[in-house]
Amino acid sequence: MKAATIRDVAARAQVSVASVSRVLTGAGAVTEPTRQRVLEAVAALAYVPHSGARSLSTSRTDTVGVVLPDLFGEFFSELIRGMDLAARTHGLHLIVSSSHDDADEASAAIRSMRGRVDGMIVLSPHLDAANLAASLAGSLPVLLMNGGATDAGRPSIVVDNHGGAVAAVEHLIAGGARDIAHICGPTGNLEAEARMAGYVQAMAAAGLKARVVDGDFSQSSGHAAVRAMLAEGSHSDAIFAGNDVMAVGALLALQEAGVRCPEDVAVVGFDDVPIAQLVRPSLSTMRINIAETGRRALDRLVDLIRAKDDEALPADVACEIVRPVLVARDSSRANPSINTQASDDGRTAVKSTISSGGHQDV
Amino acid sequence: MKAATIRDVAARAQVSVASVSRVLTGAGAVTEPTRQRVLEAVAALAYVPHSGARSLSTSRTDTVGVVLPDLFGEFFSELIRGMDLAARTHGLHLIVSSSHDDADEASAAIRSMRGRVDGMIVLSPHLDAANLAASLAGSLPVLLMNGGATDAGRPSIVVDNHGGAVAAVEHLIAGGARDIAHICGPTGNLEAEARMAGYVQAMAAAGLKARVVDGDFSQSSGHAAVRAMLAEGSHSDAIFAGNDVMAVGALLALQEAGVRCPEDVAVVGFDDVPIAQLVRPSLSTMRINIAETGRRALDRLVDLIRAKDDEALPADVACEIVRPVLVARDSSRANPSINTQASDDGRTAVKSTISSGGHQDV
DNA sequence: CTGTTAGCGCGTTCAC
DNA sequence: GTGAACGCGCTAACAG
Repeated sequence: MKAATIRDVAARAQVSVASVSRVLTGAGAVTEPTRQRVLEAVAALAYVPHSGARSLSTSRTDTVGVVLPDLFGEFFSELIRGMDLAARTHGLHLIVSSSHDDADEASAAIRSMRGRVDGMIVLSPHLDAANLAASLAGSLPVLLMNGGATDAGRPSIVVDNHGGAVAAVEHLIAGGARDIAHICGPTGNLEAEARMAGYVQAMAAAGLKARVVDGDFSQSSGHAAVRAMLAEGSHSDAIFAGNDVMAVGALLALQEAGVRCPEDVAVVGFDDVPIAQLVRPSLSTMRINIAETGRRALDRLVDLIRAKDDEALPADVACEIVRPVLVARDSSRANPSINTQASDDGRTAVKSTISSGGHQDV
Repeated sequence: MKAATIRDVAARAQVSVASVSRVLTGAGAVTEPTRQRVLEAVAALAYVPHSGARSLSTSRTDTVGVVLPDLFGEFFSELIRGMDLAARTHGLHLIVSSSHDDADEASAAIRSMRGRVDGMIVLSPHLDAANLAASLAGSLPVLLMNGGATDAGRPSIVVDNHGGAVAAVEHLIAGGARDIAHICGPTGNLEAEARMAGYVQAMAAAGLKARVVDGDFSQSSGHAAVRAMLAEGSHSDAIFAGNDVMAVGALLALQEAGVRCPEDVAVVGFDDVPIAQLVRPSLSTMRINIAETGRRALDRLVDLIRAKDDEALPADVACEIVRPVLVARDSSRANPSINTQASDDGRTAVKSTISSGGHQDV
């Protein structure tokens, strides 16, 4: 028993396929009686339009693709959540494609999307926009979020990683820290490199000596980095981690070693993933409103798709910059309450900081 | 400048479209010279097959759909991660559709997938399988993960929520707890109801009085539930939360109130989301290997699709049951180390517990 | 207002 | 081995 097609419906309703199409799409006038007969037949046959076929003739798929390097951790899931929310309001489907570590895989993924999506959002922290453009199929609208340099002339959204890193370091310095170590992200990752560069610059500007420990954005690497530092007899009084996940790993390693945070070592992360406010001490970080950024990315993509359709409206090729906002929590607080368990002094301060960012804590 | 079609390639290579197709799909023999000419033309025109059109003639989309109620929190993102991993190994695309709170929305989402996917995985904790089946388009292979009763005759994977809840309560009782409260999930959610039922039954079996506090699976609801309990002068010595997210909220509320965990109140959650081992005290919970479950779901769906194609192989309509495993961490440990910060006594015990579950901690 | 017909881009029989 | 023709399911012109 195969699924009914539009012809089956037409036959049963004693009308032409065109009329069925008109009733279903809403376009074109149809007389009430025929309309009723069509709807009746549709119900009787449990007919559902074949969106694939429809796409072929309208050349619109009502689907957008999202290619991203990974799906692990809260960052990407939050991003996708924001995109999904926006997609729903536009009546679009979302097709995700992840785990593309290298350029070739990403290219293949992008190519395989042709004829399947109306546009795509590409996150590829390993590639620069130029390389990526080469592998793009046809003139499909694409919004880049590759964290590279502000690549002029190509629609994109990038996070100000450099500026965020500088702000994080300055915050630690303001809190009294002098020997600030940085746990960096994976080599080759543009976001990680920009954050490290910001750290190095801010340290130099303050006349402090930079110290970078390797990491790869994973929690275990943050944990390992701190253990290595401690084993070497580190005297650091602060740590700026390349992302929150590593910062959490660092926090745990400090706890295990009996090092107090923030009294002995202050810690600041990057991203403000949901966990950040749940760990103890709560994690100070550079907030990126992740879900909101995802929503914004999808909205812009929709505009690009419209621009392509209408020809009239110009495509918005701007490189939008998301500026992270410092969220000072307990892990970098100068005078944390003695007993964080029983007090919510910290929380009050956190709330004010956060509400300024238009977000609600806990 | 429009994208090239198979005809453009054929023209440039001086061959028929059929030959181009043969070269690209690999099916059918082609002489080497023509083969070269085709590949050359493909490269010259940067031709990429239109997967939408291909789908229409092969009636395979190489895409599977996942409809789920929400995308918030770590549970669903972990699940999707597992599915995405499996999808990649099968060369399939994943199209996600979320935020379907009620039956109608879910049905619409399911319907809109016809002609777009080869099969789908449906998570709909608000619907029973029977209702859902009604809204299914044609005979599309569907794997259910709706948490309902083991609905015979329909391929599905369900978590043994009832059994898990019983095990959680028994664990708390074994630890000395007698007045165990339960923070339940949203009404109408089948998973939540099964967990509550398990709790009630286990309490009754032990001759203890059950006490249920409302929650909705959100962290804030867990937080609010504990605050309410405390305000009423609760004497509970343990809390079994309907999921980890609420358990974390509960943990924070206890801390804020100066109530020690697990000394004064032990807490056990459900799911074992990644955060569970990051909070302090680390959260005891009923582990579901989420990503693995997602992978398994996709693998089974692939089998169903194959079975539909081959006619020969029978469809596996079994209702697979995932049994949660108790992971005892600090939040329910009878004799936690006095200073969790400086010691890793706890971690040792945790590790052993977890490794028995075939997983690695931290 | 309605029915007929021509594509959308591709895979795939069939004859050659 | 190769090419011409048909069909996948639907929308959109075009006649009637």
